[in-house]
Amino acid sequence: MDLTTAEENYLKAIYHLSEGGKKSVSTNDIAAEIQTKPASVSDMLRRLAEKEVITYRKYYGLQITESGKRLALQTIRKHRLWEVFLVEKLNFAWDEVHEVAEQLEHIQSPTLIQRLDAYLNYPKFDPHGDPIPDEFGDVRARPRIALQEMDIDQAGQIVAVKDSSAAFLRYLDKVGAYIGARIKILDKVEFDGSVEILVDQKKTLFMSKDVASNILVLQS
Amino acid sequence: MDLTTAEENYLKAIYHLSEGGKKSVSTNDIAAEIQTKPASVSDMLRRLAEKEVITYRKYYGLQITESGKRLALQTIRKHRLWEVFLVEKLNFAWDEVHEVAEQLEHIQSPTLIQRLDAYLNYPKFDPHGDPIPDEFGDVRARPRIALQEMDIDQAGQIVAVKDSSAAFLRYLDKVGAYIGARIKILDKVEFDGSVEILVDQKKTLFMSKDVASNILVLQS
DNA sequence: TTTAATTTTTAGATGAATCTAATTTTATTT
DNA sequence: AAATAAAATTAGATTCATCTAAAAATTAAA
Repeated sequence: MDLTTAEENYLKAIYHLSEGGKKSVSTNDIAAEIQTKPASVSDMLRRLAEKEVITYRKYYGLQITESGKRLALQTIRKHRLWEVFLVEKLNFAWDEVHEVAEQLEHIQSPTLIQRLDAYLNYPKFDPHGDPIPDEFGDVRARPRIALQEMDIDQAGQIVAVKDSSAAFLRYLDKVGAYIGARIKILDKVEFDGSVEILVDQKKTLFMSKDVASNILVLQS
Repeated sequence: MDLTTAEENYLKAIYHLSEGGKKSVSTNDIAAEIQTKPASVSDMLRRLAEKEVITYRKYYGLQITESGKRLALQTIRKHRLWEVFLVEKLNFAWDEVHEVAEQLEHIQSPTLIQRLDAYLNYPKFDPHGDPIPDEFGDVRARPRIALQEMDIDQAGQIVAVKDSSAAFLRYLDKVGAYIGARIKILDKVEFDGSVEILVDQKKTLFMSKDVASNILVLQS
């Protein structure tokens, strides 16, 4: 089953937003992610549900289906392979590649991607350190580490929590340490095991040992 | 001024059809070239005329403008550079590249094309022997030779005629030696200077010396 | 628990790009 | 030159993707 370019973009955004175990994704989130109006999103969600790449209940959000996940991963695979190509072969800087890869990812040709992959020597990570799914959609899992165990100056992305109680999640949300946030360890206090981290390159945050040991980070 | 993908495709088709000095291009020709209906072509011609990449008089055909030519050549440049990439770097066979290049040619990024060009070492011809326009739209002219002067086994493409009388053109059309046809010299008769050629890899044709010396071929 | 605020969806329009069917214009024959 | 054939255009629909403005549903607050 084939998706249009717009559908691929929505599905990719949905996949990214629902990464890290978020139960459901909001219309507004999607609109913000792909720079469009909520009304357009509602419309597209109906179409995506018809194609069965998401399940969708009006006013209650959506979930990506298995087949949707597979398709999203294919697009992500293409995007990241092209990024490797642009950086390694065409000497683009790692922060100049996004826009172009955003276009290249929609080229339809399985052969092309296979051969590009081979040409690049089957890279496992893109220039930003994000993993490249293989042709079956499998991603090489990188070990996730408790935030509390990271060393000073190490960076990563919050991908999960051990304790997923409502109270804990509410706390995380409040301080801005949401799932998906990019963080960096600024300091660690030996005495009580608390840590100081930088969130999204702008906000510093203190965290007790208890909290920090409940947050799982994908190192980059 | 920016063209949509569809507009680029139409303009490229028009450019190709009006190559070789054909005064004007018909709606039906364009429809056949890009596999669509004449009604859709009429519609698009109006839009292209609005954007001033062609001049267009209803029922009387169109002519591509200078700015149209420039844009068409940019698209052709991109198409042919990608073909070189696919064949030389990704090991595609020369007859497998068209479809994919047809998609890649619409990627918008001047930087990308500049760097691709450099990476491929500024090739002057694509895998089919067609010249690659430079970034200003200039094409390295290859000498055109009279068909009658070619040697056995040489191949090329009919690009022009010396005598463009209606009678002569009608004759060419009748035997299938149209402008744009790919030909190859199969045999030459010393006695009267006549030649036997293969047209489009399927049809053999005999030609008198008089005819052959009026046909100009771009060798490949 | 009403009221207010926010989020989400629908209704109605618009612009590309396409199609079929009908009409108009040009070209060709008799 | 009138009749016929061929080519080109318009009219009217359709699909995709988007928008604004209005309505409906859900969530938060007084």
